[in-house]
Order: sequence, then C-alpha cells, then structure tokens
Amino acid sequence: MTAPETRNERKERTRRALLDAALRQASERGFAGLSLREIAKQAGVVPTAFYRHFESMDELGVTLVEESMRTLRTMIRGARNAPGGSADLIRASVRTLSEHVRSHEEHYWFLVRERYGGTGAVRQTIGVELKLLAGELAVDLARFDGLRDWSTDDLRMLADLIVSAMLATVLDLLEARPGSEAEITAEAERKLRLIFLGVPHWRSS
Amino acid sequence: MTAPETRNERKERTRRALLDAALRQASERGFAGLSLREIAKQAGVVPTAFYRHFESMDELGVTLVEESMRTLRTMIRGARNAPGGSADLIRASVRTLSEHVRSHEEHYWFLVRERYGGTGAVRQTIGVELKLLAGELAVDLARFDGLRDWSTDDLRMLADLIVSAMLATVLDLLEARPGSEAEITAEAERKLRLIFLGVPHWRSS
DNA sequence: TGTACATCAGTGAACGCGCGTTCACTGATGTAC
DNA sequence: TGTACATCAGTGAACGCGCGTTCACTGATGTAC
Repeated sequence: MTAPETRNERKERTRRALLDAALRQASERGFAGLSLREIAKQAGVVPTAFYRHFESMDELGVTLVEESMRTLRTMIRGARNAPGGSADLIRASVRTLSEHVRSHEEHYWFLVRERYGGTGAVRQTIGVELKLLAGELAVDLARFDGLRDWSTDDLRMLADLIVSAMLATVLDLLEARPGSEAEITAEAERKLRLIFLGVPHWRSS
Repeated sequence: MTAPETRNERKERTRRALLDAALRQASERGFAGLSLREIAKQAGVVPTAFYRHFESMDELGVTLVEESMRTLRTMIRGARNAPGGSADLIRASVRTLSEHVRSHEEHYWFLVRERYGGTGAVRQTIGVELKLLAGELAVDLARFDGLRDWSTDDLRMLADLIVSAMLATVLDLLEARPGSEAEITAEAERKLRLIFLGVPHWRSS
C-alpha cells in the first residue's frame, strides 16, 4: 500500500517527464530540433498539456540550461575539493570530470551542443555561465604556489586555456566508444601537465 | 557590350546563389534549421529548381563542409608559411587566423556550429577533418628544435591542445563585437606562449 | 546563314504532413462547512 | 464523516502555416545539318 499521489506530486511528475523527454531529444538533435508534440508524446500527455507546465519552448529551454549548469557546477565543486597533492590533483580532477560526464551525458551533450550550435537566449546564457565559471577557476588558481603573484589577467588567460582544453575532453568523452575513456582521460591529464609545466617560466608581458 | 551568358554559366550562377543562401542561413541558424524553400527564395528561384542542382539537402551539406574545410586548409597553409622566427611565428600565425576568420566568417560559423551542434554526416565529417588537421599540425611541430625527439603520441597531444585553444579563439573572434579583435588575438598569443614554455620541460611518461 | 529538333534550367499547381496554438470540455482531487 | 462547490491537469477537435516533394509544363539556349 503506497500513499496515493497528491495533485501536486502528479503535476511535478509530468513536468519532469516533459523535461526528461526534451533533454533526451535535445541531446540528440539539438534544442532547435525539438518538437513540442514529440516531447508531449514521449512524456505520455497530449500536446496541449505542455502549456500547463511551460509558457513556451523558450521557458523550457531556460530550465534545461539551469539544470545542466547546476550539474556542471556540482562537478567543478567535486574537482575543487578533491583530496591529494598537486600532481594528484590533476589526476583527481580529470577523473571527476570523466565520471561526471559519464553519469550526466545528456546534460553535457546539451551544454556542448547549445554552446556552439545553438541560437538566441540559450546559447548566450551558456556562454555567460562558462565565462563566470572560468572566473571562479581563476580565483581558485590564485591560491596555488606558483601562481600567487600572477596578475588577474594572466590567471584569467590560464583558466580559459584550461577550460577550452577540458571542453575538448568532454566532447571526446561524449563521442568515445565505450572503453576508450582511459585513453582520453590520460591525454587530458598530459595536456594539463604540459600547461602547468610552463607556469613557473611565465613572465607577464 | 558584355558577352551573353551561356546556359552553363547561368546554371553555375544559380548553384552559387543557392550555396551562398544556404551558407548564410546555416551560419545563423545552423544546418538543421535550413529550409529548402527559403534558400530557393533567397537565391531567386522557385523551390523546385533546387533539385536541378542538388539531389537533397544532405548533398548540399556535404558541399558546404568541403568548401569550409578548403577555407580552413588555406588558412593553415598560410600560417605554416608565415615568415619570421619562433617568437614571431606565434604572432604571425594568430594574425593569419584572425584575419582569415574575419574574411570568411560564414565558413567559420558553419564549421564551429556543425562541429558541435550538428547531427549525422555533417558533424562527423568535420570531426574527422579536424583530426586529420591536428595530425598534419603534429607533423609540422616535429620539425621544431625542442620537439624533434618527442614521440608521435606526445606531438599529437600537443597539436590537439593547440587546436582546441585556437578553436576557442575562433569562437571568441566570431562572437566579438567589432574592435575587440586585438584583445582576443593578444590572449591567443599568450596561450600559445604559455604552452610552448612548458615544452622544454616535458618528459614523456 | 537558316531551319528543325533536342536539351534542360526554371515554373507553378498540387499533395500530404507535422507543426504550434486556440478553445471549450471533463472529471478527479482539494477545500470549506 | 458527508455534502456542495472550486480548482485545474489533462483532453480532443480544429485552425492555419510552412514544409519537402511530385509532376507535367514552358521557352530560351544549344546543336546538327
């Protein structure tokens, strides 16, 4: 005997079903390729029911961006709090990234797709959020030994470089056939190692 | 008195008009958002005339990929043959990249958009071509002083890192408001400088 | 050069389809007394 | 606890629209003689 669902619980379930269907479709065909009618069908409701939950597809899009960015932030926080020293930190961070991508494939597909392929509000929002994220990473970096006296501008540049390398890694992971993650993460680690090898020799211009 | 167009010349003009219209639309809304009818309208022909030139939208898509990749290759060749020493080489390469993006915005929009946001054949083709390009870059790098004894694997990693950093630069350039190119290219140069600073201290694992 | 015929880029009507959105509705759940 | 009414998530018919694609056509350009 399970408790009967309240009306609110039922509504929330339908909303989730709509979001899940949209996310699945968007991670395959892109947000621009979404069809309200297909989303509704996959969620098991009639097309018009969509409007009981979202005013428009754009509103749903914004919700998906927020959800996906929350996933991304969770990952970053996980990487930041990783245990171990400096050498292990690279390894642990890449590992966190890889596992997170694996377990949230649709969110990462959505982010990568819409960041580059999208149009309008969705793409712009993701762009802004990624810049904010790079800013946070720059602040984090400032705490490290060899980086304490770097200018904010240089830290920013370093953070951007790391973010773009990791974005490429994310795409590689998403496209990888199963089983080849180890290679990809190994290469990601080497990229980061190379970048940090240059750090002690950097002289701002 | 100009010479009258032959039938072939006229046909070729229409074909170009169709391709140009498609490229313009695709660089704004993405390839998936193309409409055969709108392309035809912009090219000044009736929708059905499209089929006199392309069997399907996919065939047109392949043509656009080929054209855009040719543009990209031209740029790479330009950067490779840039004059000057090693320090100037970074500067000259970034300059070549920047100018090329400026003068072929639509091709670069198309490539970036479809590489990440696209679906099916178009995206896959671009992915493969970019990997080939990174391979060529790796071969080029092998000729440099500090890189002669690097393993092909390490060269490959370095080339990938450079490509992803430059792809991010391309996106920045495309999204930049006019006049801010100088900042972006300056940052791109610093990223490359930092990467190459690490090179002498690299020890393959 | 002139004529008769072939080619074929572009036309325009017509089709069926999936789309987003409107509207009045139904009937189960929730609330007030 | 029982009744009367309000709420509102989900329904289903209907709409106009732009889409890709088919087909038989037209008439200017090209070719053979």
